[in-house]
Amino acid sequence: MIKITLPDRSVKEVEAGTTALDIARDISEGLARNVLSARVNGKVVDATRPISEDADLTLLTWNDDDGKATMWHSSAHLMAEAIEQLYPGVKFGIGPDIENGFYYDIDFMDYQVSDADFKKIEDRMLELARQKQGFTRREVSKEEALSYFSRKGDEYKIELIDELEDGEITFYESGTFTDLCRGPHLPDTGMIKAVKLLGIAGAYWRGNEKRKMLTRIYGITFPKQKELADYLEMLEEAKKRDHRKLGAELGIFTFSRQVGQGLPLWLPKGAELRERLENFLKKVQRKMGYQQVITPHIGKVELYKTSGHYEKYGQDSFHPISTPIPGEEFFLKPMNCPHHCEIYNSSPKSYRDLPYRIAEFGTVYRYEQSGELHGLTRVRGFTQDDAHIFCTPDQLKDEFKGVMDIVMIIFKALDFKDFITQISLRDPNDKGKYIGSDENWDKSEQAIMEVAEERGLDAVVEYGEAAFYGPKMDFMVKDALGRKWQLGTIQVDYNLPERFDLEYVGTDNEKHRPVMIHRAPFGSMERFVAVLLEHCAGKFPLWLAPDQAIVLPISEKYHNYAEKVLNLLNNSEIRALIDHRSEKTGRKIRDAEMKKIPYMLIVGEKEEQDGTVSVRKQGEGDIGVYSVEEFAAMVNGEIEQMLDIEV
RNA sequence: GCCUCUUUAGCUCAGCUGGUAGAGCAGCUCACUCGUAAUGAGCAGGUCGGGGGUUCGAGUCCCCUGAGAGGCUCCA
Repeated sequence: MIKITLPDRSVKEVEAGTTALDIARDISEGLARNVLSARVNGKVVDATRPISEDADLTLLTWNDDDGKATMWHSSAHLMAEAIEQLYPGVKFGIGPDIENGFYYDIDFMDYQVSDADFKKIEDRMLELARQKQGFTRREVSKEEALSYFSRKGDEYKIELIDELEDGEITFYESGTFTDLCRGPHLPDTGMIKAVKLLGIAGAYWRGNEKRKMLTRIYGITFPKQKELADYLEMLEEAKKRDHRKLGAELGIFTFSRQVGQGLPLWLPKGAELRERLENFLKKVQRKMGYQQVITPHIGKVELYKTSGHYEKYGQDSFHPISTPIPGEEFFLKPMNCPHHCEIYNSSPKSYRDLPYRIAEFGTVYRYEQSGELHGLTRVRGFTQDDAHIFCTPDQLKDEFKGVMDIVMIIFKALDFKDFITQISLRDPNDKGKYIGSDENWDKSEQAIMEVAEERGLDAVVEYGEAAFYGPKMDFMVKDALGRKWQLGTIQVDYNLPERFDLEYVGTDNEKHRPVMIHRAPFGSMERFVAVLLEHCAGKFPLWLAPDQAIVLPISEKYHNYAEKVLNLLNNSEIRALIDHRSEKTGRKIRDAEMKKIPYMLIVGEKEEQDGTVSVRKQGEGDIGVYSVEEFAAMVNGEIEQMLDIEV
């Protein structure tokens, strides 16, 4: 007999060899029907695996992420089985579960497959699911595994097996499909009730551009039809938040074929929005001792040879600009740091000049691969809210803290709560590949960790993710469809001060090398505005909204009064406009609601008599009658509160 | 750059197996002068992304090319 401890700490005594599914059945049939897999002593395994020793057991269902993962991984096998039956002779790469569903990479050989085939595959999957095929786990020797896939002629599986140790190889069989697989899997395919194939894409075998491109099919499955419907509806909703759609609707930006791919054109509303963001940051930076600088959009090739960027960007980016002078070449700047280093170098520095903080909204150009361009989040010309801080190693920690505070101020002002903080440090096993002294690295890495700790940030630490020139901290936010985008970044740099021979005279009258911090709290204005649009679904915070209020006269008779109200609002620095159309009030309200204008001010006979406005808040409805002064004070108070920042 | 798909009016989309373009919304004009999410009528708007081919005839079929979408690889 063995002891099984359940999550509620209750203990069951069962015979050795009992399965998690048996235990579930013992508790209730209903539970047993919903068990997808089980966590036994911390490891997720098949619910049908016999348990042979005392164990902590958690039964995993659709409510557990690991349960979902089991379902989706099994669905990948189910899809493979269906595809193998429909397209005999195809070869399989890998087919894992992912955050939302699963995929399988398949070499379709001579078959031409497109999303038009999805229906057929889905139908076959459902048909196979209804057969309630079990998943049979089998331990096989490496030799046996190799011989199976050699006979089948699947070189991808053979390659995978080659890299495995004998004795750790398992096969899973379900229906007519046998796969090299670690598991775990569902008790049977009958639990898969709804299937949807979501997309088809090329994917390089093993993620290597040099190797064959396989066909990847993405899909998702659910234990209930209703859940699939909900999921598809959620995707539809997410599409409505897409910044590319909202950006066009709200007149923020556009693209032009003539101007070129990835080169956004900011429309008036977008330009004003961006200016507001820039002014906000400038104000914060001024308080924190930054100085604004301005540098040109191009620089001589020699500048980038000095910085080392030539090697990185020379070949695969915009090619140099030549001039009438033979041999003279300029580059569009892919970053601002080299220019800023030259500003540092323009006059001798003493320790008294440090920290030296220079900031610039610097527009840079990078020739991103055409397939990578994406709305405003990935473009070829963009403006970084860049700044470089040159300081002594001792000042590094305080400076880092200051930068982090700026990021937090911004996130607060824009109500960003769901962001991911990542700290990237050296690979401790390969310290040789990094530039700069061990001592300095230790110091900066420690500083970053301490600052995160002191500010109570829940950061993910990634070892080996640091740039060769220094450790960094990045801030990531998810877009409407859950894709992660990096926004703010703070990077320590030991490389450029070296390359540009930056110096300062210390208290000891000797020359020393400063440390450099690159930082961009927004990341880039383009990407930030994109993420902001998706974050607020076009409903900008009041202080940023292009139009903060719209005056809606009931009829033409009240246009004069509306003008008067508008004037008062403008005097109070509130951005407002009037809807002069001869439409019914209901229509004007609807249109203003759709345009997401935060406040609607309805004026008619009563309001004109009393010198008031009838206020309606976007998304909320009527909030009562105010004098224009009261309303202005309310709006300005609300804005002040949002921007209430302590520096 | 690679794979799959898409490309018709400012926007969202129809247009079956080839027979010389259609709707809704937006826009403009007129009427209505209106109280918290769509008043009515009329008008205008497209060399069907571009180029080439097949055909008596191409939005529709084929080839090249531009742009967009979802991925992969990049980027960080």
